[in-house]
Amino acid sequence: MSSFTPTEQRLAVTCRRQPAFPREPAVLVRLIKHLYKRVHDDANALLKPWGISHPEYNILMMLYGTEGYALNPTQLAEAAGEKSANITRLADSLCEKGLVERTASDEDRRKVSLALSKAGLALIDDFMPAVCGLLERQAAGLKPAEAAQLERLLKKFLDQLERG
Amino acid sequence: MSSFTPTEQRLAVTCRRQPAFPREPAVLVRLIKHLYKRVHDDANALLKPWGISHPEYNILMMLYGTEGYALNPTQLAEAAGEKSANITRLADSLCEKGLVERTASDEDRRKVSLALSKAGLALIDDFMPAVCGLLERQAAGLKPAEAAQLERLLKKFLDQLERG
DNA sequence: CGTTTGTATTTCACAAATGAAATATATGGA
DNA sequence: TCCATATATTTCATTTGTGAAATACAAACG
Repeated sequence: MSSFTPTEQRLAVTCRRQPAFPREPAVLVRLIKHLYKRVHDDANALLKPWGISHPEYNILMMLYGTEGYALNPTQLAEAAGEKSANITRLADSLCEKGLVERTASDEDRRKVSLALSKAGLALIDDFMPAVCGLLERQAAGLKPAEAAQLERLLKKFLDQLERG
Repeated sequence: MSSFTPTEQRLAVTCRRQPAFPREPAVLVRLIKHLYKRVHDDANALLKPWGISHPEYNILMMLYGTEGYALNPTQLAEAAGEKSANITRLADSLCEKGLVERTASDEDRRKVSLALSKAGLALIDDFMPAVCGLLERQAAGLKPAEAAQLERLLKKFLDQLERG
């Protein structure tokens, strides 16, 4: 029995008490929250031996997934889903650890470049097998077609959220 | 063009660089994060006029969805997807605002009951139309069959996460 | 040019969340 | 009864995340 069952039951009671309450959207939003918490906690636990948090991992991986291994804070905020003030803090922490290098841009002196360091790249290579293992276990319950369908529907959901 | 596109492109580059990196699970996990952030921010903004945050709203609604309008912290933690230490803090805040009442249990003196107050109920009635509106807009892009399918797949995903 | 407007990033004070330890109570034997 | 173990909640120090203001530069326009 899923940890979600009690939540779902309480939404059912809410629907009874508030006929205008739209069950389906409410269930989806709660599921997203439960999933996010779980994914976040699991990733934090997995990454602990490497001394980084899940948000820090996300930053490193967004740099890793970029030609040139460098982005500026604004791009990073969008790619990693963080606010820019938080990017500053996370980048500070990653720089202190020597995983990221911060350099001022020449063409536009307002901009800053955050680049993966040698040590950052090495760290990624090091934790990659464990991360791949986790990701595979996480989606192991979904058949490929189901995962593709889920991806499609989540994107549609996100589009709608961003539309207004 | 969705805010997710840059993230997705970077995952594609990562797949090229790390052949073992499983694209589909990684995309799903990122989508969940982006969706959660968005939902969380929108809910916080909507609820601001009523002086409560999204997590506080979740607590109130879980109590509302319970026969007797009362739960103890452990149940609340599970239903709302929060850690128990955080429930203490959120309950403190809601008690201070007079929306929740904390009473010790008689049968088991370790337990505590958190119950919706009169004012809490009234507040829910007050913000309910706005919340229903938000929920409906959020899922407006999904046809009923799609929403149902999405619910089914998210539950399957969550089950797998909780399995290990 | 000089001035306005806009963009990029950081700072700072504060709010939110967490892990681990502490406290209090229950429960089930020996 | 006494003790060991388990459960429920809170405390506390610390980490994480935020909005709003501040800073610094760029770009457009008269």
